[in-house]
Amino acid sequence: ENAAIENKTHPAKWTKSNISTMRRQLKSMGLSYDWGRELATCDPGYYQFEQKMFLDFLGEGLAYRKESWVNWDPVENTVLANEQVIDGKGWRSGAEVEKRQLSQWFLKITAFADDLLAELPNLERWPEKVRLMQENWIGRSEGAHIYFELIGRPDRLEVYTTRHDTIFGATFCAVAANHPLARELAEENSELALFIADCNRLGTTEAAIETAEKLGFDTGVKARHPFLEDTEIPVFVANFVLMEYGTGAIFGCPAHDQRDLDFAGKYGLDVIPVVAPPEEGESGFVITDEAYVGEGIMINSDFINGMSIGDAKSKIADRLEKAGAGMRAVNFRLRDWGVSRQRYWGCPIPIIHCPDCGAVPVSQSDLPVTLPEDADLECAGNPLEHHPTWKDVDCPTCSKPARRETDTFDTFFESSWYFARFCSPHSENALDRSAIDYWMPVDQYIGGIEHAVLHLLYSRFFMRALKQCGYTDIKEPFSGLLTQGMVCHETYTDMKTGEWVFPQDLQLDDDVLTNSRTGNRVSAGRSEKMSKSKKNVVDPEAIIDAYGADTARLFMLSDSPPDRDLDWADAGIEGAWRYINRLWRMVTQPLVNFPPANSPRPGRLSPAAAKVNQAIHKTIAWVSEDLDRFHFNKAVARIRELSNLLDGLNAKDDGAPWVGRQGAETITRLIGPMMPHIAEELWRQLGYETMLADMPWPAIDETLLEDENVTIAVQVNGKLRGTVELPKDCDEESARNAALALPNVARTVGDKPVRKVIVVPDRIINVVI
RNA sequence: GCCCAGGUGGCGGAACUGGUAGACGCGCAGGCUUCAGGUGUCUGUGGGGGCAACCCCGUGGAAGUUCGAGUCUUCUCCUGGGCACCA
Repeated sequence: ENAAIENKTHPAKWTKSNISTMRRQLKSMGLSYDWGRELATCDPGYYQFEQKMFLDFLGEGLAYRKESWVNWDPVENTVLANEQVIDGKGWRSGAEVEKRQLSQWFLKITAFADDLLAELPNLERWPEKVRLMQENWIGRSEGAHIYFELIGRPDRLEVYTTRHDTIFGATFCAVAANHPLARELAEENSELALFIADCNRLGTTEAAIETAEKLGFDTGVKARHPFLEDTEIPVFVANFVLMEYGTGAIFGCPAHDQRDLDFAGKYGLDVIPVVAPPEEGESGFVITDEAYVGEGIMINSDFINGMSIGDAKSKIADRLEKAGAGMRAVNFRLRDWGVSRQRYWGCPIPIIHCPDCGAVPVSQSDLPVTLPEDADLECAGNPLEHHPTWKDVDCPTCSKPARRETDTFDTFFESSWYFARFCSPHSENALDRSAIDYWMPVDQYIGGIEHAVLHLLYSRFFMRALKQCGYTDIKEPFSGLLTQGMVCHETYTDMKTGEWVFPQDLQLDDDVLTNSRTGNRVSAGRSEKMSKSKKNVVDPEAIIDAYGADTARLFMLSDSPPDRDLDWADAGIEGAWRYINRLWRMVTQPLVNFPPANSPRPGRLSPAAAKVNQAIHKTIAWVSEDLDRFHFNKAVARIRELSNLLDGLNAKDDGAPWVGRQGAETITRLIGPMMPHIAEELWRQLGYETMLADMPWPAIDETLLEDENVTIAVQVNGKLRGTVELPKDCDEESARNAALALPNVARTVGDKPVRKVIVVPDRIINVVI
């Protein structure tokens, strides 16, 4: 939407033209997509199903409405995304951003928190790091709710903690700035109201909150310690307590939490150690400026003194539950997913707000609710809200004048099920059961690591929600996941104007880089993720025009493993180009004259030819394994090694022509998936009429994979002193003798006594002196 | 601030479960081919020393475990991704 405005066009037009460009580029790379299944999520034919899904979620209690905070730009009168808030100011207006509460729609991802966590270990073909990130994001913790009586007030303060064992070290309580207690007290305390307003000026991001200076405000209210009748502790409002986590209130134990300790130092609160390190004994343990967070035994803690932390936790929980002063509780860091966006370019939320009936779902017969094409995108605020007629409708229940919901869905909504729609892209239903059963889950999903949590977790939630609504029986969308890196390129700056320069506009004369448009000198900067804003992009079509799709494909596959960032450098392209030319010569002008296609293996192969033949089969084995593991760069390296070896074939050797043909055919077949166009051409040149793509993967002669001899490294005190060639599975005694007989080993050992010799069969021999 | 990765020659990267660090490619240097340039081809290429055989040092830094550490452990520095409205 923002890009369309910037380019003075309609988002629909902008989107469609981008899709066309990308489709053309993908096709020119020769990527084998099934274009018959193409879909666009901005098409009403796609998003109509989302409106139905949302209403189904609503019926299942998986969607609900609540107040939540947004960044508000008071000058532009719009909600700002987090990335549009720069140093607390609106990115365009520069105005100080405020926080506002809006009533918004939420999807209940927390209903599946346990299951989303429990299924992670079963996602065996997901990277461990992604599963870890999701586990931490869901953040399940076991703790307790503790109810603190408030002195002179009828209500009590409910706190969530995972460290109830440290309750005797509690010296303060703190509530979030938007905790009901804080708000109530602020009504009669203008200073507190100011403090709360200050807290609300902090951004909505966790990073902003966590890095801000920790501040508190003493409300004057006291809480009674649940086990110590005479102990009253102060209640603060603090900017680091999150309303969204737990109960929005904590108790602070400065001795055993660093943040609490810093807070206590700042506000002159007591520090009572209640866990002593095992070696410290029961007395004399003091906390200075570092909180003790390790294991230990309880001290200063009444009836739990001497216990371990674990025992203390369960004892405290028992006593709390018995006294009605608290209970065991499981808490999640995961929060429900807010899907309302105050933007035009998205799927309209199918709800009608009636002054009498409240939020009423749009009737099934009135779906889909489509976007008006004539909204004014440059107006201040939400374009749908400002549209003259679109929002005016009658209430489906009472028929009185009512107003459409003018928010649209977060576009993560679209990306949470598109993969399932690919199974039956033309079906009249959102998901065709038989197609889903056949195709889903996705065997191999690919996406950037930046999606590790949000998109991938939303999709996992969405499938579960759809399952609950009867759409499918599948709850995990992706059985295999590969997280790919980003494509990077050097950046260039015009040294006079300071502007970014496109690589295509560079000119290089005598090692001096200039901008061919301005003639100014250009400085080259570090390689960064390709982005239009920094202009460090290369046009794939220009590469394809100059070198062909196969060269571009080979380069991308061979330079970096797919899960790492790829640094795009023109020099690498040249290397790939040279290899393609070399392959072509290898087949069309072979060094040894190939026998005709399908010639039988000659009866005798010279030792040299036999060795190459063995290498062919080893290469097939390695490449097969590398491809299975997505180690494309290694697969390319293996194939190149085989090419180098084939160049060494001597035409006079027995069987060399036959082996040469085997090698050329094998390379052609192995490289086929990477460079399909030239591989087909080479296949034809090799004398075959059928398509290579229809050939089975080359077979391996297993008997050729094993070597008779192995080269074993010989070390003296862990330092390499030579190698010995030994028969495979050679006995330790002969290996030891062979090693000690090496002149270099004998010299290094000299007349020192050999203390021991470590022999790892077929691997290494280490002589220890 | 928190969570997750990564750090290996001039560069991209290899090194499966601890066992010959630097495969393969780029770049660079020199030779051959050519009228010349390019292409092609051969040789060399982690740093230092030595005529050589060889020796010393080397995987961000520090310490540790081990016969042996790029790989394991602890601490630390730097870079990247995410932190719920960029998607």
